[in-house]
Amino acid sequence: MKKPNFAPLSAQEKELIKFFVKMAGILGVQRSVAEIYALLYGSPEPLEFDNIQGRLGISKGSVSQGLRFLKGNGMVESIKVKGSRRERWKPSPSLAGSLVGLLRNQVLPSLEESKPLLKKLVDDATGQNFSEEVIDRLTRLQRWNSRALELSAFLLPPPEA
Amino acid sequence: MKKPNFAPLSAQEKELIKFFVKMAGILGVQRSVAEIYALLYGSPEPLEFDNIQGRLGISKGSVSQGLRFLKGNGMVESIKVKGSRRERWKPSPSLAGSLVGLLRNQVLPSLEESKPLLKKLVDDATGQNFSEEVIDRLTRLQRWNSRALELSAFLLPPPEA
DNA sequence: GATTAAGTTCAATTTTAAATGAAAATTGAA
DNA sequence: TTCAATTTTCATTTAAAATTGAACTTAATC
Repeated sequence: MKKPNFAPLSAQEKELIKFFVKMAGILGVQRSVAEIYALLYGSPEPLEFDNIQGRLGISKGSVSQGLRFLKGNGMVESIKVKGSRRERWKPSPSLAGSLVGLLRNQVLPSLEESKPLLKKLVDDATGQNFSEEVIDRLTRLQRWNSRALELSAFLLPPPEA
Repeated sequence: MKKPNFAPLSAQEKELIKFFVKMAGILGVQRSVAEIYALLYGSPEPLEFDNIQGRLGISKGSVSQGLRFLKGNGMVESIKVKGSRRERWKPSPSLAGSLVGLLRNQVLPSLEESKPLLKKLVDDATGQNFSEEVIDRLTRLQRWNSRALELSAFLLPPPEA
């Protein structure tokens, strides 16, 4: 039952974490996830679970969930070494690709879901005695939704296609 | 001390609200703000403060703050009629323009703030004995930040320029 | 096949963000 | 200038989201 006593974060690491936390805020990603990613991003070699937890000073639960989220969105990769259960984590090579994956998961589902809802709205409005103005607005909304979906498909082609 | 007794939301209005609330979620905008905008968006004529509050069933405080936020981001406009203190609210003509304003205010400040921070990080890393790998990553991060800023400037030229 | 190290889960807790509403401020008609 | 109608402010409350950590699962080693 040793307590490995991890090195405290350097000034640079703290700054890098600050940066990623800020960016994560824009995307609606939680702090702990951003911290984990930042730590890996600034590390020359892959890090182990314990190391991440110890250096950031967050709970095992947060590390576990954070790594799962990051992995699920293609932002980090793990390396297994034979004969050890420990995995070693590093950021995925392409930050661009990572963000694309993240955006896909965050935005696309909502856009897709809204498609039929918007269609119904426009149909109803057209069928009933709605003002020209409102029908026009709703139609434009629908057009936006379609364009956004097309654009997504173009920018972020699904992995398996 | 009359209580005007506003009409309950129609099915269409509820659906439209649902849509805008969902979109707002992506952008990190709060529910009450999205509700207000949706109500105005689906209304053939401009609405008064009381009407918004009554029909949505939210507090005066939320309506006041919500309208301020929306106005501040160029998403709604108010019309004053002489002989009455009440303002009447409607969505700004261009939804595209509105979103642009919103994005500008939400994203640009963070990107700007990060610029010097990133520069310092890259300088420090280059100056000290950091691994090639990490220096490379940080440099790419900086490049991303610059590109994002350039892109913003191109897509969203500042209003006064 | 028992033991232990490594990681996961999720109910409980803590933290953060949003909404409320009473009081204060403001506006414009009279 | 006055004053009631209207809106804003902001301390408090409520609601939502993130984090924790103890119990649990799984896999490697003896």
